[in-house]
Amino acid sequence: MPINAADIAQIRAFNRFYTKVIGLLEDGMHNSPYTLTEARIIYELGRRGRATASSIAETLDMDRGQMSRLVLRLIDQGVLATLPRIGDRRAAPMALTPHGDKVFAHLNAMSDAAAADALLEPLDEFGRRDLVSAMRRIETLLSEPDDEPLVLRPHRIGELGWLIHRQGLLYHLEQGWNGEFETLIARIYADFETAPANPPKSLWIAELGGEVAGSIFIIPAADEAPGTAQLRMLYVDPAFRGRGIGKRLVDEAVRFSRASGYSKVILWTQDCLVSARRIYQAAGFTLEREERHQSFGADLNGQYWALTL
Amino acid sequence: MPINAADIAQIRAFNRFYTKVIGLLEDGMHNSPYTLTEARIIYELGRRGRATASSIAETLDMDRGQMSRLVLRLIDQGVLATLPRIGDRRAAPMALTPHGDKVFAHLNAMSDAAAADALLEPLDEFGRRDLVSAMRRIETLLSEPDDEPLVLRPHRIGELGWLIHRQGLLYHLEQGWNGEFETLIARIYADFETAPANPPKSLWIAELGGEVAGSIFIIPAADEAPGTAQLRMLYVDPAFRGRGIGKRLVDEAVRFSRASGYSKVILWTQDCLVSARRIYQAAGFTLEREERHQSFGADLNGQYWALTL
DNA sequence: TCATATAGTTGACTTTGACAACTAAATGGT
DNA sequence: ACCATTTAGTTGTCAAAGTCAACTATATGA
Repeated sequence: MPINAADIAQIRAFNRFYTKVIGLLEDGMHNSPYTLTEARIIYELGRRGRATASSIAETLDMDRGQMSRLVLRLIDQGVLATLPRIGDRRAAPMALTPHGDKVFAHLNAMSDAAAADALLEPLDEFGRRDLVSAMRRIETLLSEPDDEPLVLRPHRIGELGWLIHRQGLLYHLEQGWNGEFETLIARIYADFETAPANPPKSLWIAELGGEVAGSIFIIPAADEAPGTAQLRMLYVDPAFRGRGIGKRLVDEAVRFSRASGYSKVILWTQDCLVSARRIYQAAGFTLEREERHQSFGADLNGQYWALTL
Repeated sequence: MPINAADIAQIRAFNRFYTKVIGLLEDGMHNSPYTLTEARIIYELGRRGRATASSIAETLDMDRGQMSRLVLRLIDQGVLATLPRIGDRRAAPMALTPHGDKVFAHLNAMSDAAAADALLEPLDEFGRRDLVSAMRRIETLLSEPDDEPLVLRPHRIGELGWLIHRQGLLYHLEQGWNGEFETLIARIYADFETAPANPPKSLWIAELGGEVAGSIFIIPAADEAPGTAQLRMLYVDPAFRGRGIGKRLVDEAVRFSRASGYSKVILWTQDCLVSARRIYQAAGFTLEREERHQSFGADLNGQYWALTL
């Protein structure tokens, strides 16, 4: 995909900006008796409990030779000690000494205070949330997926708007749909909220590492026989695809429908949404009928799926 | 305001993470004949056109002595030259030589390519937007307001959802309102979208530095005499407050109403929204009546304001 | 006018970082 | 079982970066 020059400019501007931020925070460490690199080693070892010199050198992007000398100095200073070489006798596991633990705690407290004072303190609650979530998003986007647990939970205030925003934009970029879709789903989510509590309804947010990774809801189907539930608004954030989140959401929605006494679950989707269709198929839904229609500025083929419980 | 330990942990995790990202990008510079620090000086001077050594030393957080020596080296290498000292004869302005310009262009291209390859290339369009906007948000939150121009423009796809999300969350955090408010404004924005084009309606997004800084809309008032416009959903993002954005939005909305032939503008607000009230007053609105009501989980005092055009 | 601040220079020194050569131990394919 | 290869760690050497202080020349402001 072609790369946008403005995006590069923004990224490089951010890199320059954040280089200064990091420098600012590191300056705060300069009144400790340890150099910055020593402090980083102490911090990394403290975090891990025990580790080999080379594994720390790797995460800190350091030369192994340099690490070797610094480790010797820290041993001399009584901050850390090597443990007996068990198993692989090339590798010398290290750990902080009790004194090292104290140093670690102190450095940690200093770093925490520096980050809090310089970054969080000037912001109000809204700004703090924004800052933290923007950082989380960057980490999510740029790092390999880790194996944090997926949590399904009810939605919180502001998240319906978030879902409208994300899906409006996503289907615009991926499918070329226009603003009618965003308007439609704004109503759909509002209608979900104001629907009565009975027959049962439920909406799930899939949360991963503090971010909204997906969502789905179940609502009693309108214009259908009683006992029919409708599954709506299955959504998986592009940054979290390929991790079975869609399947988890659909499974949970079906489980809820069954447990709530529904005898059937129906849903409406478009045939261009391929990965969603696969999930529905895998969950046991069958295609009942199709219908061409013009919506969201596109020619679509609507599909009606159903699952008898 | 008390500082959340989880926020600090997230910020420090991001700092560690991004330190590695920056290191990765800088590694790419190592096959140029210039050292990293030299490259940074060349880049900074190239960006500015001309600058004194100390001003560059300041932005790059360098020692002035070190800068002095590096400048000498770069002069020897024919990359930059000092200009005649005019005005303040202590300060020696510098600029890149023609050869320096070439070096600058080359370093720039290398950095651009490194940023593009390492960060943008692996992402899809959605991820790239996310990354860039998260970076922009962090810069906005952590740096002093600059004087970029405020742009009022129509909304783009996804931005209604964004406004619902932001306002739902904002008024929850600041006023304690519950999810009913978010649901209500989801409908209000959807109704705006589906309202006919006549009588005239209009929605403005206030954009600042590529971010949504605020919004407002004008729609024909329901249940009022023809010729009456309703001003709704004035919103200024907390990160952009105190810069006259609310005033700009209201002024533009009033200007539009007048130009569209409306004879009156009305609006509904709550007395707890103090800064909004000040803006309405300044724009010439007068308070017509107040009415206590229970909404959004709070006891509110609704105010009806009007402006005859 | 005189104390103070600023731009730039120079010297002395420490820390960091890069690279290569080396030992000892582990690994993996034949 | 053997041997080439890889890995963990050490040591030597050197260049680059960063720190600190002293110094000159000029500018600024009470």
